[in-house]
Amino acid sequence: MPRAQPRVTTLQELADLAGVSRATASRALSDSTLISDKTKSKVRSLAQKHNYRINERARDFRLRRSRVISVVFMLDNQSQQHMSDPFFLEMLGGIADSLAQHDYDLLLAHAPIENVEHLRDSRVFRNADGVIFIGQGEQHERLNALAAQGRPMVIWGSKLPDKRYCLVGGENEHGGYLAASHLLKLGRRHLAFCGRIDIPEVAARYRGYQRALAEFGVAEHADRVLDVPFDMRRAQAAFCAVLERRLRFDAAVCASDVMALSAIATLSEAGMRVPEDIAVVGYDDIGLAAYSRPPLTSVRQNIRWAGRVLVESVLGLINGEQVSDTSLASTLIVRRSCGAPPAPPAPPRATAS
Amino acid sequence: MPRAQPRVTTLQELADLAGVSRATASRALSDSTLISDKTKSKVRSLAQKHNYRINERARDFRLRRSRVISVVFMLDNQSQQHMSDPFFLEMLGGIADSLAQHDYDLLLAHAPIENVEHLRDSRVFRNADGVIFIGQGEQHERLNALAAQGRPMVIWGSKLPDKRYCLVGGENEHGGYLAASHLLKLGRRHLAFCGRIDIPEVAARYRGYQRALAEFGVAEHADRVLDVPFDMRRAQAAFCAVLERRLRFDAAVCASDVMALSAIATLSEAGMRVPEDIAVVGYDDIGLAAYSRPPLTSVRQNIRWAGRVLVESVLGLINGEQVSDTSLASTLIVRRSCGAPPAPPAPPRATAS
DNA sequence: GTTGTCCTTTCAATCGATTGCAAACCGAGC
DNA sequence: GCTCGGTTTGCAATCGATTGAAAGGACAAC
Repeated sequence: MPRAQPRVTTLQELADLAGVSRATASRALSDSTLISDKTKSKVRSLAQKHNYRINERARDFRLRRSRVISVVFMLDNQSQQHMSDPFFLEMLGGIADSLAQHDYDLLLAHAPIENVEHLRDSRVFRNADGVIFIGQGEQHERLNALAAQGRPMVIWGSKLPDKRYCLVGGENEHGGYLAASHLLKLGRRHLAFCGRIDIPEVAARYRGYQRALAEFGVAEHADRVLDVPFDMRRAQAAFCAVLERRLRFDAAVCASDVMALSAIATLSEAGMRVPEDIAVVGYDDIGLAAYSRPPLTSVRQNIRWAGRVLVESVLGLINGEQVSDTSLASTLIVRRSCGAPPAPPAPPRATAS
Repeated sequence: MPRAQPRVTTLQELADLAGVSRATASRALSDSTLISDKTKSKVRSLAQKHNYRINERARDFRLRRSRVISVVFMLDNQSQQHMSDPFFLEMLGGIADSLAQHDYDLLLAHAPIENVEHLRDSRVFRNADGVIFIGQGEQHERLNALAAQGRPMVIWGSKLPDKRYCLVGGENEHGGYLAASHLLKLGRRHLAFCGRIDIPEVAARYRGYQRALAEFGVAEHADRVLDVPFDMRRAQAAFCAVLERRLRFDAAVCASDVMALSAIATLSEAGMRVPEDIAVVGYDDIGLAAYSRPPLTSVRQNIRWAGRVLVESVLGLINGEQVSDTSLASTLIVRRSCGAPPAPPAPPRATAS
């Protein structure tokens, strides 16, 4: 390796070295047709030799862009719970990878949010070219208002009437249907649904759940819809409360795997057997689902791919393209927690892509 | 609410409105002593009234800083596994919160890294005022080299000889000791240690484990040190291999909870009872540890506080302060997975502070 | 009226790039 | 030698702020 040169840091220095103006150097590096090949190669080889790296922040400042995308996690405003669901990590990983491929930076915004409209003038928007929201929470209208301002933004969530923002989401209705009909096929007839119906994604899953019940001619009990939050700790409290009510059911569809694992733990602790007495199905198929005892049956969404789609959608918006919504397939991963036959202790499948 | 004014966006516009120069407006907003109170209040009230927000990117460009801290997750170069351990999320949350409090942005760097020295000229360093590394991996020397360049950076990991970078870490030796001595106190005598000793943090835990064995006068079996990676999938493969070797042991200390859960699943699948036949202790006390069946005994590190310390350390370095290393307490959280008496189904404790 | 002092404000350079427009160059044709 | 046309390069403004140095203004003392 040649001795490191004293490192040229500004375009002006590089231009001086090449004996041209700053403007010419700039154009040479960006491959402008205005510049002759001879000059281009001279400037470029000097840049290489002296290890010149453009100051991206200066360029982005001049071009009034940032090459940054904010990722906002909507927090439950009651629990102020920090994202503790492995689902988020998976999602974040997918987004981070895709952004890196497109040479964008990822700014993580992770403040408790009661009102997303406050974000309008915050760093989240000002320091980024676009924003990805993970989850709609209960802020549908406010998201609409933000989108109406023309900010490039994409939301991970579920389709709602009047939606005016760009959406990427799973097939929640179908997922709920898959979960419930699987339990019904196994002969369960007294199902419970666990999740907070106020959240659009959960509501869609619940609709699928209802559809399955109807198809099997099973009556729905209103008291078997359990209002369980995503937050692990409060989920357990909710399940304890259910146990106290001595509610009878033989199967549960949960809105997330963390919730399902929490349910299994609480039910077992109370002396019930899973899946014999109560079968449980989760949602998301987080890595640990396969390693719970019994292994958790779950509805898988391809989160890494979701991350990619979110990124490509928001970049599309930034480029002024017309971007349509995307819906990602959901599939049921059957394990023993719902009474299905035991599976060999194989590693969980690789996520497709 | 008063009708929104047509929003003043630049300092020049604000200055014109106030009938002063740009320089005066700038100083008024930054509370310079050079400006009279009368002028200050005039400029400020106009700024308020017209909803002027400083362009942070322009200011940061001028001041040659970014108010951004990069957070780099060291990935295992074999598995290229994306961070899938909930431990990372917890850490990230802690760091994100602290950075937000200090008005810094968090840039997530999450590329597969074989050689951290490549980062030197990458966006990770160029677009940030400082860098936090999560984990040393096996890159001790390269981290030394980076730190030698004078970049503000802090590493989460374990102390090594020749260390020339700023370090924040848990009491790994003590944690390993706690885990092993707890099992020994319960009467177990045939312990196994699961983890990759090449990783400094794991090595420290192993030293504590050895110390406990020695204190109890229990001989160590070299073949009971199992080289298990952090990655869930490969961990399971490793445990399957161990089972094939028909290795005899009655307790296991695992280097992470994910690893422990994976071990429990694999062992149960093979017909062993946990904790009766084999007791297991994990590390990190991730949220799900309390909800596994049986609930997992684990060594807790206060990750959120670790995040805060990491942030304050790197900001200290940025401000040119002398920053010393920090070591964070580890405590054992006893649950039933190691044969301890059953605990009531209470929610897991809140993290302190 | 002039000068000196102190307090306040403005001027203008600067951070490191991009880009519209004008200028310089170069060879060809007359 | 002069002009024309096309290619290549340079000038200078610009993005939106900060800041050292100079200027301006008010007031008192001489």
